[in-house]
Amino acid sequence: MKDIKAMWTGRVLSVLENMAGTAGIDSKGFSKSLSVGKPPDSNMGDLSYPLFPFAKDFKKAPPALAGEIAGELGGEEAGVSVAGPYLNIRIDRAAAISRLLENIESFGDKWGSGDELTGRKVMVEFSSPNTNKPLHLGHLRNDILGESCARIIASRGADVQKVNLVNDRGVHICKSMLAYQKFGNGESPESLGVKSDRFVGDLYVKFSQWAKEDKSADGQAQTMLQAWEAGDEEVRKLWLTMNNWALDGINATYERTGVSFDRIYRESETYLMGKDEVLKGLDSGVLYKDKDGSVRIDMEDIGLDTKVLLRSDGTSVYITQDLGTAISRHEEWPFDQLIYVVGSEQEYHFRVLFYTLQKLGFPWADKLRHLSYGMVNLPEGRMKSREGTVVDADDLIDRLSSLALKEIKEKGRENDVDDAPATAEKIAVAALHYFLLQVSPTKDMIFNPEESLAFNGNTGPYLQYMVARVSGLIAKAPEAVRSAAVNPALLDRRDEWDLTRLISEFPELVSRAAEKLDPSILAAGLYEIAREFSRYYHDVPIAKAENPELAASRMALAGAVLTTLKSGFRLLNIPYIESM
RNA sequence: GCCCCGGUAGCUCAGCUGGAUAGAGCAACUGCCUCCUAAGCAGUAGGUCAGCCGUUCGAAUCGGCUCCGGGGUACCA
Repeated sequence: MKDIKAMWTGRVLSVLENMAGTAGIDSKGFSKSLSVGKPPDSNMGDLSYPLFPFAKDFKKAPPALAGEIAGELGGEEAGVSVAGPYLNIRIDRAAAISRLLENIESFGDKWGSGDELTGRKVMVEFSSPNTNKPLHLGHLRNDILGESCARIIASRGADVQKVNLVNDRGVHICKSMLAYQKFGNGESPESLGVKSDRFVGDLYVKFSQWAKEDKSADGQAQTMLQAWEAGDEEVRKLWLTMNNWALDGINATYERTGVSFDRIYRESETYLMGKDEVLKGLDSGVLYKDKDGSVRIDMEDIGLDTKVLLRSDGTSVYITQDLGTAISRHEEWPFDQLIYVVGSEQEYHFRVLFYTLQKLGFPWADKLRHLSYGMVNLPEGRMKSREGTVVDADDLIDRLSSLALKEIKEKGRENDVDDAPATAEKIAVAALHYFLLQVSPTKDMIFNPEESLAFNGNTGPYLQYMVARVSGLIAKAPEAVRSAAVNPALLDRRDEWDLTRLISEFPELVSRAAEKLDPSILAAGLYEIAREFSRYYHDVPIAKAENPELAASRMALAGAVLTTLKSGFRLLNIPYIESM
């Protein structure tokens, strides 16, 4: 599709330039002014060239220009038509359909992939949970964005490493530990039958309640942190136990949602990194020691204030560690890009981090990128852990899953699906992921619990439903249709052409999503294909077409739809189900 | 105060490298299951694209100002 577009643009441009030549008009800026669009309706053609920009040069009205160019290009017979000031091109459809079917055949599952990122090493950091509580809705957005971007980039050829920096140390971790010592009664997740990360999270909540009554609580947590840093055996032992509880639970949630990592970093192992680098920067004069004793960077160059990189007591702050980990990651695996999937509230942090690395003389500092995404809010406003409005990840998926199961039963489809509970779970994950990916990453979004539980309309389950229908269609195709020859020329309906176009453009869509790190582009594209197919499926007999040849040809198109949707599902981490 | 992001239908969101009547879904109303899965399809209704000014043949899209909302501006992460 892309090459056809380029070919036509070239032809239109050269006609314009020739016309300018004979009229003695300067055509230098022409290639810049010539833009390609799409007519509002595919009946009008497939490419459109507005001619307004050339009216002044030629001293002719755009429609007249369009007429002249159309004549030069061969007119209606060549697929060139004039609609007012627009020159519309209708491309050779039978040939395009034919080529699409061949392409789909040869790409198979890899339809949508490409190679413009081949040879690039890209590290994607996302999730970054704390080991004092279970994952919540905010993490789910982060996880699916990271996972999906990683898959999209990989499909365009990049060598991708997904990494997770687990925040497993600090005062907040000590708080749940302290609560366990005080109120845990020696219980365990097993003894209470509670998911292990929830068990730890409940203790964290317990601490907060206790701290409200007892002013010494925070001090005690601080003391425990010191003991932890000093390597106190007992504290370390408890820490290990509770961290494992938290991580086991968190991993179970990752497994549920299909999120995975190639490498896990733990802050307990990295939190001392970076200090040396800061001291080196101090020696070289890039950084300075403030009169209060802290080591700082001055960011006046970029219109920012100063930032502390080492406390006056010589200890590290969060950013010190980030400096260190970035440096060691680049040493271990010299990436061409490192993408941090982190909420927009940390934009300032990353500006400082990137600037500091650049000042410290690391030439790869410009390869760092913060994929900043908006917050997930509730209709009533921000989620607040203190008010208990934080939406727990497992709870949410549980609710979605049981609703989906109810739906399967109500529709009497229990016997048609493989395994009803498993199918329900896949529907739940699809609903969730699609809901979160639909919105542009940069934007804040509102999570309305009721609406998000819907399975109708523009939702993940709708997409799954279309896939299930095509799967069924193909699985049930009679032998006569299977063995009949495919003839692309028979696919001459307008809806067939519209589908062809959408499917043909899919690889370009993936490419754009990769470039912009925006899976919502893909989500929108998949919905469009599903909707177009749904209409087609409703209006046109496919397997039951009037003759086997036509049926086979339509089946081939349906197969192309299936391949495309399945491929898109993988990229968006939406589970595929054959029957629902 | 300063910096960043947003303001499009009642609600949730697309569209924003300027181009032909601004699109979906939900909610409302109306039709369609002897016909490949009705988690579907079709239709009706719903919009000063926050406001003003500017650039342009042409602005939801670009620029400026104003208003409203969110985030940030820690020796927290």
